[in-house]
Amino acid sequence: MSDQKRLFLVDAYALIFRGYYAFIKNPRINSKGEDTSAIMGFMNSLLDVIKRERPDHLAVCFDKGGSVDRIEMYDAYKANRDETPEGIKTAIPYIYEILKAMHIPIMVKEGYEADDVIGTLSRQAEKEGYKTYMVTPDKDFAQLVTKNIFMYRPVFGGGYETWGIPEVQKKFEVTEPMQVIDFLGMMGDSSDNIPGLPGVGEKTAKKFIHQFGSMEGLLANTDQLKGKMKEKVEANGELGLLSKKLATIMLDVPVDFNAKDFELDHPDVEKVKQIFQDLEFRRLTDNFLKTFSADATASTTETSSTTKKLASSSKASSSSISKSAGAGQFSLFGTSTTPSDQDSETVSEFARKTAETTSHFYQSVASGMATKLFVKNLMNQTSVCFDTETTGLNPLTAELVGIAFSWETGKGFYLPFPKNRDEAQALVEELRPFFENESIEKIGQNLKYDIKVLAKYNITVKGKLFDTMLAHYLINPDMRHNMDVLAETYLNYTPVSITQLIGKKGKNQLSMRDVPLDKLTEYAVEDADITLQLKEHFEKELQEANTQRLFNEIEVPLLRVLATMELEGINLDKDFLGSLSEELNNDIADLEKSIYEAAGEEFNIASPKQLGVVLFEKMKLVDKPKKTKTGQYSTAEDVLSYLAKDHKIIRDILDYRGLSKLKSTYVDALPLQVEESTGRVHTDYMQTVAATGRLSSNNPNLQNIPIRTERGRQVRKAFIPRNDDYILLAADYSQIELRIIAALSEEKTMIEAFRNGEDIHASTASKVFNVPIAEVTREQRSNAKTVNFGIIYGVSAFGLSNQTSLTRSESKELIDTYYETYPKLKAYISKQVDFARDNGYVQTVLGRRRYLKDINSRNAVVRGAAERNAVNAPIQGSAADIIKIAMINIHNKLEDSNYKSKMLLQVHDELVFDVYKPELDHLKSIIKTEMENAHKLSVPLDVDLDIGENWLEAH
DNA sequence: TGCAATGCATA
DNA sequence: GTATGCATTGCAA
Repeated sequence: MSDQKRLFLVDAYALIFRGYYAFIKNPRINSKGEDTSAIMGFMNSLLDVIKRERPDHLAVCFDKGGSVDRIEMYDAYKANRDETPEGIKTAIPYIYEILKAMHIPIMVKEGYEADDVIGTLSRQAEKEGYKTYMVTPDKDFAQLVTKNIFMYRPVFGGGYETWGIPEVQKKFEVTEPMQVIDFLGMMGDSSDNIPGLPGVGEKTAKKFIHQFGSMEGLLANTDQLKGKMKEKVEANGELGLLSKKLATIMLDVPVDFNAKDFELDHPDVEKVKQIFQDLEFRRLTDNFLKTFSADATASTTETSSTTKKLASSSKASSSSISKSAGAGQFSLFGTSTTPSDQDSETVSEFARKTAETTSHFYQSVASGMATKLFVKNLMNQTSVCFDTETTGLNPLTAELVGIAFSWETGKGFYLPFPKNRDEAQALVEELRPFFENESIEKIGQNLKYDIKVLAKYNITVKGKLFDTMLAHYLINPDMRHNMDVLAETYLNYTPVSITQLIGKKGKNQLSMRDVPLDKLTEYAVEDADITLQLKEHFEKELQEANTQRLFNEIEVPLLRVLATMELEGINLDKDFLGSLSEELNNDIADLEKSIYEAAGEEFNIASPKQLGVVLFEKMKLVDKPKKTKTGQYSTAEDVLSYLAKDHKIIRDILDYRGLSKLKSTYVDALPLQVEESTGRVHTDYMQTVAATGRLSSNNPNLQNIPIRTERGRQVRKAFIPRNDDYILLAADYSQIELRIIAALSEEKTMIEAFRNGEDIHASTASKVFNVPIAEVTREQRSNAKTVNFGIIYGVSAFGLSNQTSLTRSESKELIDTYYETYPKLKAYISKQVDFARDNGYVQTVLGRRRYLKDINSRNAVVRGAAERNAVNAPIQGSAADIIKIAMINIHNKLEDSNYKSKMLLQVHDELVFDVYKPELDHLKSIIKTEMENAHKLSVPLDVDLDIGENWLEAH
């Protein structure tokens, strides 16, 4: 820290509002019925800042009477603000009083907002050589940042971030913090009712700032804009300038920075204590005393002893829980809760069952002897349901808060975990014999998550597994599989929702850690109890649908494989993506210019609507432009690429589109997804969302990394081996879906082509167009390829003509010829549809079912969709089955022989590995063998292997 | 802040 | 025509 004096200016209302809404779900009401949420929230923030930063100068700034100047400029200014909540109004006098008692100066000026006061003071302080920190979450303040003035922003989940010039430059993509005003003026601010330019959002505003530097620059150069956007901006120039003025924080408020007044001195401890006591703040009093006692000069013997007393009494109360339980074997356990313990709520007679209406016996387990006895009991079971409660959703960073267990309907135990990592690890160790026991079955809902969490505590979950989410996925893949829905559907029971415990997601959400033990016990054990009950249910259903094998031999083993892959992650070359981002920025700007020139006007290239009009009406690039369902001109990638060779503008547009998408979705987004603790990217494979049986990938989605375009595939270069001893290996199935349909339909002609290793699309073309395979033209092959894919998707002449340059009747003819060439394919398709009509479902080679409720619909459109599903689902699903088998077998071989090489990614028909170079030959052979022999079909499966220093090279 | 619509990346 | 996930915009609360 430099010896420069530091001034902290607190934006009072911003923190008060923030504090108030943090408790909105659970308002703090004291015994006098006063809502103290706002005071509590504000004081917590203030003490937090003092504790962390120990400022030498501090003031708190308030608004008073609204901004006279701004209202004069624009009478709607802040007009859509709701009336200040009652809980905040009543809080203000208290906060003033507390601040006075704390000897903290309060700065207000009638007719000015806190922003202006803070702006003015910070500039004055800067002249006197101070470093100023503006304590506020409000982004508007970024305009005030200089090399001596910073924003000190509370962030979600606790903590603060400091924004200096570099942070502001990065956040707003500006060169000067002052440009934040232009940025806000352009995009507007709905909470302050700053109108902004219509149609301009965050992204467009950033683009404009980049291009024109300021609002004035934009308005002076509207000739460089395009279409609708141009019209809108030109028509709203006045509004833009007004918005900018409204967004500008004033620097000439009549207030004076008098350093001496702002010095942080010792509070009147007694007085503050008295106020807090009146408000019934206990923890806050404690916090306050600690904050000021840690400051050596401020502490007195009295305050420090009080602190100690408070601390020890709270500890005693939390450990006393263990004594209160009933008789018998549970006497050592913690509190138990039964319906009679709960505050009863009125429940409608017809409502679903809940914990309050159902008899249950849920207990928390105390530490020490109780835990030892509990584990002993646990080890005597043959089948146990468990559910981990953690501090977050990311298993790589989440800490265990507790684990719930149940092995008997209506009964269960909750084992709370200490916050201290070593102590938590010690408790985990007590449970190790259970988790690593091969003969105790483990039941859970979404076990992949629990397994990953436990893996971070060095625990491998062994033994048979039953995952209710996976079970239900096989029972009905089209439904959703979250536990609440399952409980309501199958058990007619409504569990305690997570939001009842920790609030809605968002800034105000509590951590599991903050939930009182009794509540958490109810919640967590209930989940385990319900999951156990669901298992009983689903076991039968799996049997009835004949999918136990699919369940036990594929989905469940795969869950461990996926957990391993996700924990492993993949190495990402951030620097490479950084430089790619800069290149893209330049190129996008160049392309824009060139497109506008060619078009003779400016328009929004990103809007397909405007683009269609420019290309097909103004420039008339095509005689008969293709239209989309909605009647727009189609500007889809394939339509445009067809025109690309004749028109530079098309090439530029395609590049522009690709580049913008590339930058925002991949190049800029991926580096942010790198996990700090591992330095790698860990995707999450969803095993139960794709109705066909495929996996899906998210956070980030690594199954849609570009490959088709030259620029796009550069992104793949960023995926690299873990280090120089490793190399990436990609293994992909060649034409697996076509091979499957050939095999299932027993279409000899097609099977032969595959057996002979022919290029299947060329082979199809040669037969359909009746030419020797060597003479097939590019266009013929391309059309044949389209039909081949069309068959997989459930083809129609209409769809085909949309995909190709063929007319509807030409398409029909092509399809007819195709079916003549491959008669059994046609028979197979009819057979699938018939099967679905008779049975209500279709299935894959391994019996994975998909139910098609609309297959007999009277609505032809709806029915048609179901029929296409009847054809496609078994094909896509069988391919998914096969690669899943391969993954399990490969994984097992890698583990059994302790290979250093790891499987990293799955992209539907491709697997990516990080191969330890000395193991390369072994790996190649294992991977190829396992993939090609995962499942026997009458058509050989063919796998291509490639290696490289990055994912692109390995292709 | 959350949602739908639109568009686009993959297999 | 199948199956996904995600970024952006603009509207509804």
